[in-house]
Amino acid sequence: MNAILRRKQHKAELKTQILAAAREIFVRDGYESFSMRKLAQRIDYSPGSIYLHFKNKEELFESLVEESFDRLLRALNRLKNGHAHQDPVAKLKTGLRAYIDFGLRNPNDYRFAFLLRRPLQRRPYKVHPAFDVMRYLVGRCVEEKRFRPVDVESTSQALWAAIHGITSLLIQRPTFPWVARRQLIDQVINNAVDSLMLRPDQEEETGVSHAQPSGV
Amino acid sequence: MNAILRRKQHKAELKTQILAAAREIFVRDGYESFSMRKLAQRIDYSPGSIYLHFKNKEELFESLVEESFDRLLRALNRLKNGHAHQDPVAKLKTGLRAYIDFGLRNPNDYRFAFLLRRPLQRRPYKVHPAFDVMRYLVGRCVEEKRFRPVDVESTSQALWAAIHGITSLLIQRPTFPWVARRQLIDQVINNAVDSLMLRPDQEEETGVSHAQPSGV
Amino acid sequence: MNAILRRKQHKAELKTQILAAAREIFVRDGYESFSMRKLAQRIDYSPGSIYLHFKNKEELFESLVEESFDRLLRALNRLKNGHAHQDPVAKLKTGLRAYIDFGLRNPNDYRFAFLLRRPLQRRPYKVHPAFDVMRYLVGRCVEEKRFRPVDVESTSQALWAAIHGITSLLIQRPTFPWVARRQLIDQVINNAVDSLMLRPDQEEETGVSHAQPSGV
Amino acid sequence: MNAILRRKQHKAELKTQILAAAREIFVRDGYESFSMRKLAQRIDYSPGSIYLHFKNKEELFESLVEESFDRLLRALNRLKNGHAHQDPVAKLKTGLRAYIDFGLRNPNDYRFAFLLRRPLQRRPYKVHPAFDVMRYLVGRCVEEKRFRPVDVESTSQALWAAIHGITSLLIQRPTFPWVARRQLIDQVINNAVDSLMLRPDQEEETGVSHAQPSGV
DNA sequence: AATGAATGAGAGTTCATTCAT
DNA sequence: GATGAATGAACTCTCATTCAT
Repeated sequence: MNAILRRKQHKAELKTQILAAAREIFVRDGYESFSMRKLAQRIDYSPGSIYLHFKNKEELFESLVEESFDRLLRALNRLKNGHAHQDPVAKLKTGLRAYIDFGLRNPNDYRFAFLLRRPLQRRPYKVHPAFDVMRYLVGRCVEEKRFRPVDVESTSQALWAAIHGITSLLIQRPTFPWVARRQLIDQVINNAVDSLMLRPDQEEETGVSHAQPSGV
Repeated sequence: MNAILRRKQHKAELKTQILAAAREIFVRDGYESFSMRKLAQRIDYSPGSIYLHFKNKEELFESLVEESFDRLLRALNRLKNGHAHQDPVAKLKTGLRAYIDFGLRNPNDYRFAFLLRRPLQRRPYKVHPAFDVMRYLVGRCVEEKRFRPVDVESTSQALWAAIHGITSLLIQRPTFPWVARRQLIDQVINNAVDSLMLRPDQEEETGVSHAQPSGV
Repeated sequence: MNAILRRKQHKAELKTQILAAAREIFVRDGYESFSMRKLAQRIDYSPGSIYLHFKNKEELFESLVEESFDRLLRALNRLKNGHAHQDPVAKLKTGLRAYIDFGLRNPNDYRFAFLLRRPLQRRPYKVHPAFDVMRYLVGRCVEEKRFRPVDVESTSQALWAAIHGITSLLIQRPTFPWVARRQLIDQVINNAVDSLMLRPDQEEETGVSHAQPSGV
Repeated sequence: MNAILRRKQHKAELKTQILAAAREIFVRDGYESFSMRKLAQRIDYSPGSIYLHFKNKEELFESLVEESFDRLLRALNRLKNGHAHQDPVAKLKTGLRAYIDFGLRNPNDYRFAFLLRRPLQRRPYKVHPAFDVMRYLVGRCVEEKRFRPVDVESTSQALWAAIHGITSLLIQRPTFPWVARRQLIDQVINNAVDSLMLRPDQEEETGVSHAQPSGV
């Protein structure tokens, strides 16, 4: 009885170990020079053993992507629940900052989720759950009249663009002479969010705006 | 003499042809399944011939990246000179839009320049020339007091993040349910730029700001 | 006691089941792409379990061949006993036809017995029992003076050649534009047998003939 | 100039050498345990080199089959032209004997052509050219009234069955206690042919017969 | 009796690269 | 300048088989 359990646990641990090693190699050597053999050697098993846990290279890679997405999603969901006392704009900014921070603290996860390989046609829905958090936070800002009556969807997408931009650049261009990281991130977030805010002299505005107040 | 010249020209043409074919294969089949043999076959030369023009696969790939960077740079430089009559903010926005448009119209170039593979440690300077245009345009806005007295460098970087974000997402996630592309791009740009603008009631502000007016 | 019996029976049943599944895979996918793993999967047992019943792949295969031989033999033996009323020539022809029919109705058995793989050096005796029926039937024809006094052994072998030829060709060349199958089989049999028959004007002939009456 | 020619010749020779080695391995070890690597080792080249001459294992195997068919065909065609003085029945018997002899003298060729692997669905026409010789020879016997007016097609097929039967059995069952080979072959041929012959007392028969004179 | 895990060997194939010609 | 031949190394993946449990 116990033996079976132990075996199951051992198997799960091994799978985890494989995933970890694979992730490391993928990131260190790039997708193109990852190989099942290298992986096997790294974990001190025969190449065939990997196939006891993953159907093939593709499935192994997909598992890594999935894992990374899940971690990002979980990080964001933690946000949605906490910070109950904050006002919605602050909460949104906290969320955006959390997204970026997740990427910078877990660059490998971010790489797998967004950068490593052009995503396959199938499984596009995977982005949605993470994106729903964003929609929710933006929606709250509009509902509570902290934002101009902007379109929630397009605003969410624009904000995503901004934070994805800074996250991916900082990860992929580490040698660029960036200004202080904290300052840069704040600026990206403030730039993107502040222009959405309802200011006293605009309070009477109505109708949905696409956040294009400037006539320029 | 003439013969030598002709030969030189032929060589250059062949090199161009190789690069074009390589680019096509890289983009169509992905980096992973590009091979020197396929390339040779495509241009109807022997595999060995390619090595007369490129030391190895790596160098060939680098040439493609370089080429794409140059095209982006040239597209941006054209901007710097034109549009003399526009006010600096409009000019900046035009520039940002041009960057995005270049990426969307030449996704392969953009991929090579920024997305396809993590850049090598060497050659970090390559981003600079393109980035100088941005600094220049932002600088003009500050000088002419259309922007608050923000830090030019950090602002330029923040703007770059925004436009890189939307460009890369649109290229790499074509199946995501984006809102209308034009509208989305406008929103990204306006979001990022508008909050930088000096508004009548802020004109007296002094000192360099990092564009963090919001107390949030 | 009973338990032991039950267990023994279970074991035998399982062995039968393995053989059946193996036969199916061998025939459907060809010898080359049969594998112990596929077999195990098919019968919902672990690969190791097969080795409790067969020493290795080779022995498993041999068992299939044996089985098929036995079935052929049994089919032929049924003949020897029946048809008591027929005259020996008719009986022989019935036997030859039965052999061919067995092959065509059980092409898999025939394949295993004769076609699938060159037989191993050992176990040559295996052909004999089946072949004895043939010798017996030919012998009767000679004894009862329906055949010229031909050599029973060489005649039997020649007849076997003829019926093996048509059987294997029909099995292995199904796309060849054969004439009507029944007609073809009859012709092969009649061609082979009729020239052996003693005709009224030859009745006085003596001595063993190798069935080579023609001077050509 | 000369160099190019020499190279071409060398390439052709190498291809021949590969085919010869492959044939040997295929026959010695059986189709299932032939491997490109074994072949490479045998000819003292790298595995990759084989692929300079054959697209893949399948194509290599098909080349061998083709080669063997061609040799058989050529052997039979030589017959058609010679032996002008013989009467048609003798000529037919010579042809049948030649077919068998070819198989026994070139068992590997015969194996490739007919025995080694169940033929692919495509390329069924391949049997025809060889078979045409048979039709021609049988046709002559009928035309010249040496045979009863049998159906040429079905008779040819029946004869083919007989000679294929003895050829393949002698090749694949070398350990069977055959009677003297020459005697056995003669008996198969005579058995099959003699019953087709027109005998003086049958000369008045008309209409096409399927060679089933016996009422048995 | 049966299993799950593991392995070593090996399969076919493709690759970047070299080099004599 | 260009080639064709060649290679050694690598690839993904499957195999028959073993053995502790």
